[in-house]
Amino acid sequence: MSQPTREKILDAVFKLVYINGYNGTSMAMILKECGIPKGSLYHYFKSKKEMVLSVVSERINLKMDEFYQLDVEESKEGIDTLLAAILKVSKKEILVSYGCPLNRLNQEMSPVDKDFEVAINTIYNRLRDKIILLLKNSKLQSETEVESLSEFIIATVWGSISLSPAQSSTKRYMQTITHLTNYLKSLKI
Amino acid sequence: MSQPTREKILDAVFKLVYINGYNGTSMAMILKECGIPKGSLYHYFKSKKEMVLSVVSERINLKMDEFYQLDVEESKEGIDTLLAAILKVSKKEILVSYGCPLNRLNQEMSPVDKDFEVAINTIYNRLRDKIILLLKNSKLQSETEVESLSEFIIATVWGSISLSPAQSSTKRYMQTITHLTNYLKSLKI
DNA sequence: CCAATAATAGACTGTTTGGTCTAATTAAAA
DNA sequence: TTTTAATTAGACCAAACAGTCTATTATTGG
Repeated sequence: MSQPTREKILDAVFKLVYINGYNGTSMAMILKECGIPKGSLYHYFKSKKEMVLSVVSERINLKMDEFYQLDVEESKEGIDTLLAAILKVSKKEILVSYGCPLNRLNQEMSPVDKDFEVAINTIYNRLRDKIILLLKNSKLQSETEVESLSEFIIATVWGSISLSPAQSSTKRYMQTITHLTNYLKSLKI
Repeated sequence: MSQPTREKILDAVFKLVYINGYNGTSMAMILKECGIPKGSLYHYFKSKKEMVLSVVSERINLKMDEFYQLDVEESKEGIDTLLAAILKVSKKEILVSYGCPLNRLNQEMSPVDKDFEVAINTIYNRLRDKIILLLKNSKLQSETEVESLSEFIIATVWGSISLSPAQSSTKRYMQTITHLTNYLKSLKI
């Protein structure tokens, strides 16, 4: 038994928008990708915008957990979970090749559409708060500001995987990110 | 006496594409923005793509020098010029609000168009080489890899200004980037 | 079984897209 | 001045765009 139609649509739209962007993805492309008729598509979603907003909250949302493995592990200090997660990013080939899907959509849509800005920010805040939690659950030098540090980490990881998408390699990511891990290790006590 | 037509077009296209992206900018928007007839536009540029590629090499190119003030100063060590430049980024409001124009176009177009990838990479390499030069002209800890460090710096600055465009503030940039400057200072001897 | 609703199917529509074309006008060269 | 080329002007075009509409088929509940 095949995947329910609505889910199939969300998967196809996530994939297409991730690579081509919102304005670079047409309804025709979406219909072709998931092989369903137009009537079905507009039965589940009233517009392209609503559809992509659903992708944000129902797909990108989940992808973030899959791409950045930041779940608290009892056996490890928070900062070590974080360091491991940063290294694991290099294993996600699509991430290193195309950058963060949330960051990409953010840059394209947030400046021109408030609804996207809000939806994207919700997910961003969840990610940042997870990192803050891990940092707080760590022995760090007393003057460390975990709020700004968490944003620094996200900025650096996202920045690293956004340098020349479609050619940025795992090797390049690892070299660049070494400086981030050096810095983070220097904050441990 | 007004600006030559071709220059006026490039200025308008830079501005529109910076904010709306390539696919988010239509020829109609461009014509309206610079108030010239279609015939003139297609007299100077044979297509939209060729026009935006000209913006890359003739406008973004120059904007990079204006946004990131990385010229070698005899009186300063390279690393100090670099640190000053990183702070000066916060003064460029549009940069902190909308992110780096090169990075934005790169993420949108490089994965789907080789010509853009090549044009953008040329400018990226110039920027990176400037930073490498500054780093080489500095007294740093002997094991410092200036190649990967230069990419780390670009990744972090671009990442910082790309977090939530249209709302990311100067204050936020300063807080985030403090960690970068801390790390760089720690590399000095 | 039957009625009501959900889902599928795709032809169709008005608008916008990037781009062409011919004619008129201005500027430069002879 | 006359000729040649550069530029301006915008009507026009086919294709692509997001979205609508009516009809039909599955599915579900009573």
